[in-house]
Amino acid sequence: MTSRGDRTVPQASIERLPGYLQVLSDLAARGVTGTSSAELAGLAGVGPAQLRKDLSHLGSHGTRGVGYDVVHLRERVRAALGVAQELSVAIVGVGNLGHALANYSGFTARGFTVAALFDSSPEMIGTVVAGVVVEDSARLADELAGRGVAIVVIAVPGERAQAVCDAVVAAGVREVLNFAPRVLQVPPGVELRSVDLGSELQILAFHSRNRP
Amino acid sequence: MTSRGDRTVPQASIERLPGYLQVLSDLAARGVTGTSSAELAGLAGVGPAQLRKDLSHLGSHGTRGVGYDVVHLRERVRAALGVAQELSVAIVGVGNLGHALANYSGFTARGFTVAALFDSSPEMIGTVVAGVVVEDSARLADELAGRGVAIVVIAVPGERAQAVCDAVVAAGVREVLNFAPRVLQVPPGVELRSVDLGSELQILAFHSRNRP
DNA sequence: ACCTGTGAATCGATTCACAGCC
DNA sequence: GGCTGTGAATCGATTCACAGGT
Repeated sequence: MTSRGDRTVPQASIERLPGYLQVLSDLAARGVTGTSSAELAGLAGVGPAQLRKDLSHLGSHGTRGVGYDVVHLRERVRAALGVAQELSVAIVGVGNLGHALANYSGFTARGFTVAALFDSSPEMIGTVVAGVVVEDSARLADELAGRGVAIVVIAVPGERAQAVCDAVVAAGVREVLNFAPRVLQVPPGVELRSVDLGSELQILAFHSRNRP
Repeated sequence: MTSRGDRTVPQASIERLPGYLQVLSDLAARGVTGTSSAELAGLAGVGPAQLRKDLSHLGSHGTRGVGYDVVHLRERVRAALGVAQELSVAIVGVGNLGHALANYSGFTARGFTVAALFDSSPEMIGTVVAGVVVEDSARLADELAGRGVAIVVIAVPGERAQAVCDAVVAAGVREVLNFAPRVLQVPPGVELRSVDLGSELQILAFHSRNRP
């Protein structure tokens, strides 16, 4: 569920890069220095040809007849994903889910900084969550620009999601990750991804029902 | 990130059905009785032709020259997704995220019952979360079968995810939703979907970096 | 001898455009 | 006249298979 963005690297490849980065980091942590498309593909759960084709979009970083250098390749994938420089993220909605997301460790571990939290309920505003003071959602526009936020995560109830999304886009943010169970509309040029627990379960339910 | 399942309805279509169900429920709630592929497509953020093709996989449920009956179509999509009968879900890992998931309202609202919670930390076991007693993860195998769990949600730290997944699959569960930041391996015939916050952010970071 | 990088072939999914029906 | 349902055409992504380099 993605609005069109650039090209040169196909969208389908981009979506697999984080998985490759993960297994590369894992190999590096275990002290493995060299690997092959077959090994990487096995760990990432894809075919070797697909992995090579995906990596070829980032340039030629292996050695024919030998394989890939784990650390070098990891840096290339990291750079391609834009995770080399730190990016600031804001979370709107500090309920159950927003709270959990703010405290999510793998978050900072992967180069993202929680730069701002927003909520609209008076008893939430001003409290400190994950070391950040919760701001009033009404002040979204002012704060986002000031803190250099590149990505906004929406974790508000469905009814408010579109309004929050509109405000965020109006404030100039062009990358939005939505956890509210709604289909959101964004203008062209804004990249929207949606994660909905209910949808995921329904997709699994479909397969559960249609068994051979 | 899906292992191959059945056919007749293409995977890509299946993944859009929850979105259609959502906008249909929304229309129904607003008292709208009839609609068209153009309207539905607009609300769901896809093209009209794509929507008609997707729905055609479920059979012919519109009226030529007129459009679709909202309530009838909603029931057809619900039935196709297998959400007509209630399904039981278990959540393994009651940390920040597991906690939030257990309390997620849209959960029961969409025909899923939280039938069991598991955790391995002694101070968590025995506590009540979202009205359910947290069991010891060691007793996974016994409890899953007994409670008729169809879908398991994994919300444990990355290091433990594969072990939990193996245990769950060994217990006969064939639908797994993974929130841990790891690529998991499952045997053929098991449907695995993975949602990773870090990966989603990295994909957005890619687009952020590669702007025209 | 071996493994990468990649054009060519295949496969599947999206879009077009119109026949069929109300 | 208008909108669905669908074959045909297009587009993109995956897989094959081998040439290129170590």
